[in-house]
Amino acid sequence: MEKKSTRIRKEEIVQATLGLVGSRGVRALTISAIAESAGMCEANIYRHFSGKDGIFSALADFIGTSVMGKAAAIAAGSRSPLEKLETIFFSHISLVADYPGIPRFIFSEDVLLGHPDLAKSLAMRIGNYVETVSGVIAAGIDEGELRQNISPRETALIMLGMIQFTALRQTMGGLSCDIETEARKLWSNFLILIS
Amino acid sequence: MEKKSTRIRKEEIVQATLGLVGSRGVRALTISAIAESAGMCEANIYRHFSGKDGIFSALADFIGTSVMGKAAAIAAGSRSPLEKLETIFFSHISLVADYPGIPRFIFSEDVLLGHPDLAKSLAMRIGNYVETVSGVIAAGIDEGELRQNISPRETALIMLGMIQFTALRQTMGGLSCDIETEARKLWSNFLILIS
DNA sequence: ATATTATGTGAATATATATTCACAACGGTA
DNA sequence: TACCGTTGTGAATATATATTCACATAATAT
Repeated sequence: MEKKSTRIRKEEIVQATLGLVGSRGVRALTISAIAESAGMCEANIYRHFSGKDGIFSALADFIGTSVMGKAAAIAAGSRSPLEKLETIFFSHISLVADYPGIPRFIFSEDVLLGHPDLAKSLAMRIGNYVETVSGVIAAGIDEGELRQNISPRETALIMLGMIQFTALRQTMGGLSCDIETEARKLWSNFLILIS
Repeated sequence: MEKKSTRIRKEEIVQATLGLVGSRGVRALTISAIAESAGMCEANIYRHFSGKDGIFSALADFIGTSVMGKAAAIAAGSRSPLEKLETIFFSHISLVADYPGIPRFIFSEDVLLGHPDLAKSLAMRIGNYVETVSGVIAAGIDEGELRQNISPRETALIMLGMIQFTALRQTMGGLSCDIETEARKLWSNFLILIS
């Protein structure tokens, strides 16, 4: 087999893991399955990671860094608050559609109950996310784009809840149409509620 | 050890399982842990259930029957739609507070991905639940208690999403206050949004 | 009282999974 | 070219878990 640097192999392993969560769930994340999915033998996994916990940390880092920063970037942009909200919402929906493993991993029992340190850092990131969205909503209220008497934080939680619950219903197979269509329906109703 | 009928033992085992999910998650549901929690030896579990799948089915039945029928009962009552909605919301929140194992089990990967038959029946129950709440919301719109232009189904999904996301944040330890207080904040904002 | 059936248990058994180890093969370097 | 560190692997090893089995004991019927 071709030899590659450990940096490359780590990325490959993390990506294989993320794909595996998406297709078969966190429960399928055995070293054996990860190795097969990444196209190498089990022992080689340990050449690049100290063990399963190391892979979990690396995946959490990847998701946290490359994914959850996106909302902050959008929020910092120059569009109107309402446009920002919509962009955040649909960019996260399409992310979930492309990588169902992301919400599954973040909200998995294995992470939340089995890796308290990861859970804590993810909880903090989600807290920041809520604050970011709250800020955009507050700005929308200030600028008169949104209703005056709504609560930014609780409304932000509703928005996140919609995304999370949609991902969950997708896993359940309880989605009548595809996730993007469902998201559009949810959004147009949300828009009526907040404006 | 005292001998009891298999009917009693089954209930004890199911309750022990539900409690265990609440305290330690679905991932802790080993036969060994269930047996210890129910105060009997492992082999005795098999005297009353065919295996782990049997316990899972029984727990899903218990949750489905004794719990998720509650919303329908409230909806069928004689109060105003808005009062019904509020009662449904807070009765489910307090259920989740008392039995954190319920949402954890229903939305667990082990059930959703590992037991497709259970997942299907639970998806159907949740679908009914959404329809029930949608109906109440539609009635509220008709009677002028709620805003005229909101969509019943999508608004019902928001309500469920709030409950589910609150349960999830509780598991994450990301709840600043207790779950009932958090729920009250969410509800008063929701009330502003829909009326 | 005795026989029969239902219930309870410790000790196997089988399997899955994480992890380690001894060795092989490749790539750069002196 | 010969050497050495990095990467790759099949075969152990250890542990956890689900399940079965032979046997014990309580409840119940005859």
